[in-house]
Amino acid sequence: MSPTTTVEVTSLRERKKQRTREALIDAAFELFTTKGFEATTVDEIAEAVEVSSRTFFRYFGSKEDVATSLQLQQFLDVYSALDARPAGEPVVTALRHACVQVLRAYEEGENDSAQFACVTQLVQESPAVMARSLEMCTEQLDELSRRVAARMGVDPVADPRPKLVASVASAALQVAVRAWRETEPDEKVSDLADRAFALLEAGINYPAAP
Amino acid sequence: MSPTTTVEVTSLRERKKQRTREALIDAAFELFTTKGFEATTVDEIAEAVEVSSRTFFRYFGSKEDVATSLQLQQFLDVYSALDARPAGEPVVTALRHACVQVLRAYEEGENDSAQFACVTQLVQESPAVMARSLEMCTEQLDELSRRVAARMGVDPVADPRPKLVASVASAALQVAVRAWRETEPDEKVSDLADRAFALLEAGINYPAAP
DNA sequence: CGACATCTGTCACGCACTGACAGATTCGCT
DNA sequence: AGCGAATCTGTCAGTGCGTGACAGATGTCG
Repeated sequence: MSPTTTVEVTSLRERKKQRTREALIDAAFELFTTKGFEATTVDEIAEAVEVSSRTFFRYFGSKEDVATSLQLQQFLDVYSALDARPAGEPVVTALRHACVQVLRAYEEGENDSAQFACVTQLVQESPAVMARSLEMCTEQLDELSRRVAARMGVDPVADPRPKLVASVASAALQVAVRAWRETEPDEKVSDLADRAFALLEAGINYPAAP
Repeated sequence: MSPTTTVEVTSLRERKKQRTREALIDAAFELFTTKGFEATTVDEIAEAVEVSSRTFFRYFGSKEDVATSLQLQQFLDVYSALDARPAGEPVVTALRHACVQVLRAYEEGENDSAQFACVTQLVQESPAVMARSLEMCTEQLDELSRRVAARMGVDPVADPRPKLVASVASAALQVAVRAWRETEPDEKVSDLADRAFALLEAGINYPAAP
């Protein structure tokens, strides 16, 4: 799952930082699920890990950032999955398989699937988390469009098509997630995403009603 | 521009409220452009209109809401423009013309075009405004997808295609705006939006580089 | 004019977030 | 091991956003 051959030579300091970071995330999600996002204060999260609230803000820029940290990781996973797709695949098709693949991995519980399920709950519950999540997605669109441009073999700034593809793919994913938690809670997100991308591939300029 | 035949019988109280609301918006944009969004406090905006800051929050839910109030109005304008499109037009084509039409109207300065130009500046400058703007767009997607569904003559909740179309169209618009303020400041947003929608109509599953 | 609804200012408060400083911890080097 | 340098952390003080509660001002209607 992490084929990047980063040397594991983490110093003591690095390991400590990583542990407190994970502890903060765990404590935060624990509190968010029990009391809700708004009702949870940063002080409470910090106390649960026995650090000062000042330290919390040295790890996360805001309370919302804890909630969206997992989503950010998913974006990074999609980048890896996209690189692994065969080079000849059309862009939307490659994006489709990369996204579905990552979502299935999370659904299988290879990573903490409890928090994975919790995130959509948080986005739905709290407008602040929703806003931060959307902002983060927009930030990642630059990177994603660069990779799409590389696949197409075009200039990522001059040609608007990679940006359009990245943005549209992200939109399709958001639709899938929203549909999942609103109208189709029984379906898996990966299946809904797969269908959404299939519609994209087929073209979306539907005729008006007769 | 406002063909809705609402009777102009506004009471004194209504008119006063409308005036303070507009005064707050004007003062806010004035301060935002001179000092920047972050550096402007709600107290300053309120003082400029000679009301208490408490009153400010009775008109706007947050400081960001003032900045995005104009964008919200643009969404409403698009709804009207969409209703005016011929019924037989395919959905993306209808959306394309509706959006371009509204954008051109703002560029022509039929409404306050100074604030119109300022908004994209604010979104770019302040992450908080960006986040709120994206959130507002997502809120409006429900309404937009309902109208797309009506055009297609399908059920807006059971059929995922209207939601997909609305979301994708919104994404295309965002790409156009981003490209405008980043790489093509000489082009008009309406033209860039027109081109983005043209790409959508043509399909976007581009082949990989040979 | 008087009863009523609505709007507004003042006060008090909680919480998110930040800069500055000092003490503790770790690192790199001898 | 020991020492100086770099980094991390807690404490403190402060700013600004946003909200409930209450009282007074203002508009509304008979």
